[in-house]
Amino acid sequence: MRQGHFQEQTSGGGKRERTRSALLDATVAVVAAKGMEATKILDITEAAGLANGTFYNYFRDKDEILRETAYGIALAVSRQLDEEMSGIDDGAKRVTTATARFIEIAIAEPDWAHVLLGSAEHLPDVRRDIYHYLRSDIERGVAQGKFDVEVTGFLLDQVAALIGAALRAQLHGGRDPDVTRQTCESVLRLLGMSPAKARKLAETSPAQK
Amino acid sequence: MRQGHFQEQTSGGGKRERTRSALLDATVAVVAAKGMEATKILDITEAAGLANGTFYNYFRDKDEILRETAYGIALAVSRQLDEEMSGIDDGAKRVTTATARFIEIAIAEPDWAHVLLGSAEHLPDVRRDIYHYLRSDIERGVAQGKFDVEVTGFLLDQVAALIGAALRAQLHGGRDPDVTRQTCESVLRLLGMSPAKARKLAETSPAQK
Amino acid sequence: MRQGHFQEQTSGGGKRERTRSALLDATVAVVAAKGMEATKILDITEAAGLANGTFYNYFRDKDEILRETAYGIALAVSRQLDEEMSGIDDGAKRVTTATARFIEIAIAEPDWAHVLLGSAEHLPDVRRDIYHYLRSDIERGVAQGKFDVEVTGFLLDQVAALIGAALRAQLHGGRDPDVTRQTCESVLRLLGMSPAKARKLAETSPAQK
Amino acid sequence: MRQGHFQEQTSGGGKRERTRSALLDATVAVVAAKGMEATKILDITEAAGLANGTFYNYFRDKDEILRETAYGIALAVSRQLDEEMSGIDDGAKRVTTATARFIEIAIAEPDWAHVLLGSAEHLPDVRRDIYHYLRSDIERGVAQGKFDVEVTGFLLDQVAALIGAALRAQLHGGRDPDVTRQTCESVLRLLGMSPAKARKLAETSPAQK
DNA sequence: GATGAATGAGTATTCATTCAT
DNA sequence: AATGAATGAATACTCATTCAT
Repeated sequence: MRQGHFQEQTSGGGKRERTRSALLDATVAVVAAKGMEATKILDITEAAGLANGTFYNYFRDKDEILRETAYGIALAVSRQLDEEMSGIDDGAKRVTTATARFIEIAIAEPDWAHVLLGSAEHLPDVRRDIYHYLRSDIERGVAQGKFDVEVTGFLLDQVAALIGAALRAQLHGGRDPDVTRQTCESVLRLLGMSPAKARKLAETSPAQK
Repeated sequence: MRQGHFQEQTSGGGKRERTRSALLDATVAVVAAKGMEATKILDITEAAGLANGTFYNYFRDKDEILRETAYGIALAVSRQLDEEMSGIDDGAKRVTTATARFIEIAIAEPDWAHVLLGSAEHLPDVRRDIYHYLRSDIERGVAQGKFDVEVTGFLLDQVAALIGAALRAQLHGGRDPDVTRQTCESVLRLLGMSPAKARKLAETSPAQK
Repeated sequence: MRQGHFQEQTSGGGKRERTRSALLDATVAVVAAKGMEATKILDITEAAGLANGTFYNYFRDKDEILRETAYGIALAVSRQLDEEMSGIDDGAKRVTTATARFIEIAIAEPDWAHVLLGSAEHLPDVRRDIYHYLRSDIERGVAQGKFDVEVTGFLLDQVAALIGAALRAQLHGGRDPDVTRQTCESVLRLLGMSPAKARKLAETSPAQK
Repeated sequence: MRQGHFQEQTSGGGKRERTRSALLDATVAVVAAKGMEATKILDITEAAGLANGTFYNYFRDKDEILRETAYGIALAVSRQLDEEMSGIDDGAKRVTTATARFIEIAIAEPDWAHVLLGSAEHLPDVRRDIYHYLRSDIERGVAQGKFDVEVTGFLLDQVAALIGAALRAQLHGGRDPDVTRQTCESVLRLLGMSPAKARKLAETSPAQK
């Protein structure tokens, strides 16, 4: 298996860390290929080039590795997003950037998109993390008068649902920048921006060329 | 088990039909409780008060009964919806009515909502059916100048995602008419209606008191 | 299903007899198609156009109907053979006639051959019946100086094994009079007749054109 | 269970090889006791003193282990036979030796006889292997003027049928050198040797004391 | 630490047989 | 007699988990 995300993170670490990362990377690949429910321990260890028993030297059970894998991916996406958003002050711009970049990053590494979609259903904690960032950006937009909504948990659910739809569409249909743009536009409309403004702003969204 | 939807449909039928319905009703209950993936044949037959072997006198395997269960629910919802929408000509009104009533019907029988959410993921055919109705109503609204969007498959995905979010929210948080109203409003905004008009129209949505 | 052997036998009888025969005929067909081990009660009743439960109004269990089916076929073959051999006095001639005609009769109705081969293994009683006739003919040939062997149970096993090989060969390869002739020749040689005489006599064997 | 043939073959090997052999040996015993069709996985693992699940660490399914068991036995018999026949040039002698020794070897380890009889029916490949040797020896005898027959597939079927009869007779009746001798004599007669010569030659057959 | 053999609980499925109608 | 729905024991197979080496 080629070096995955977790391997890279721990390339300087000891053997224990490297083996652990190999298992996490293998899990990403297997979950992407077969879904969370269908992922077997043996699939993971085989993909990692290890014996099945080795798994239990690192993780208590399947749930644990699934959770840690999803957290790891979510963390990686968050970090990258944070970086890219550090200079943006405008709430609306932050929301479109976060939306577009989140989608772009996940689709650029389709295994990540699979894992994120899977975790959204099964791992509420991952969801909560993402919601936290989202909420603060939307609230900023509201404070700046860009959005006209009450920021409820359900509103975040709706935004997340639109982002999920975008991931699913591109996982099945292949990468499509227009899907991402359309999603940004929809999110802005959802948040109470006028259709025309939403279109204008979405058009300048930072979807990668 | 109390009499379920399928039992009602066949209360006049022979023993065979009644047992078949008992299995389908049991499946609805089990899927709602544990999800499609986790549903076992033995769960179904136990819930129906039958021996495991009896299952195979009626269905080839788990997939078959899951499919038929989901189709049955989808059909029941469609029928009820059709009836209620027969007199409505305005595309925007049709869309809010369909959205609101679909959610209300599914939430009134929460097991149905669970099954519908499960099918959307696992049974593409059920999805396709629902999309068909949705698309024609949206296109009507576009033709009437109410909406300003290009009606793509992805647009339908977005609307479906919002409806799904509404179901999920109410399944977890309990019935909440405001979630339904909010969903209608969001759908209208998504379709290009101005935030103000969307709010106005969603307020008159036929969510049950 | 077309009328089978057992139906013919009982065409004059009452309903009970006719239904019973229908089950026996169905068993012949199913055993021929799938073998004794693989024959299911439901196969039989379906082939007979009856409900599964009806089976148990006529037979205690699967073994019983298999046994009776095999006996019926063996009896039918014996009867036909008896008739055809009534005028033959020469022991050698009787042995070739019995061998050749047994094979021909069984192959003419291939289902019978299948049943007979199956019974030989599983139903020793059928075997015993056939051995009885065979033994007396061989002993007659020995008494007439045509054969030079000690007539043991094992000798009969050998003859039966050759007949079985002939049935198998023609079931797989299609009817082939030369296989039957060759079998007669081999049986005669086995019984101590010189190769030349055996060939001569086998050539006049009553294999059907 | 006492150490069987396969265990002996692998007594030097690692644990994996020994367990695998234990399963094969257990299969031999179970097939001998109950026949191939009636052999259950659980019978095998119990006979081997293992848990049912262990079976699937070594074999895909029942067919696979049955096939490998039969091949293993056939191979063992072939090897032993090859050795014993290495110095024999005379075709007739080769045929009687092969016949007699095949029977003796199989009967000395009655489980082997059971497996071989079972394979002949269910595993055509095993049959084909044995036929190959048989055919070349018979053809040699024909070339040497010892036999007077056309060597067809059906002829081999006949010889095999006689050998099968010998195995069956001794499995039921207990070891009986006369059955083996008689079989050799019959085979020679079948191949066109005169009864007298056949008897003479069969008398010197290498049946074990 | 790593290995991989062994385990056995869990699940789907088949089918002979019973029995109420 | 005939029906066919219901039964449940039997069986194959999977896979997370344990543990001796």
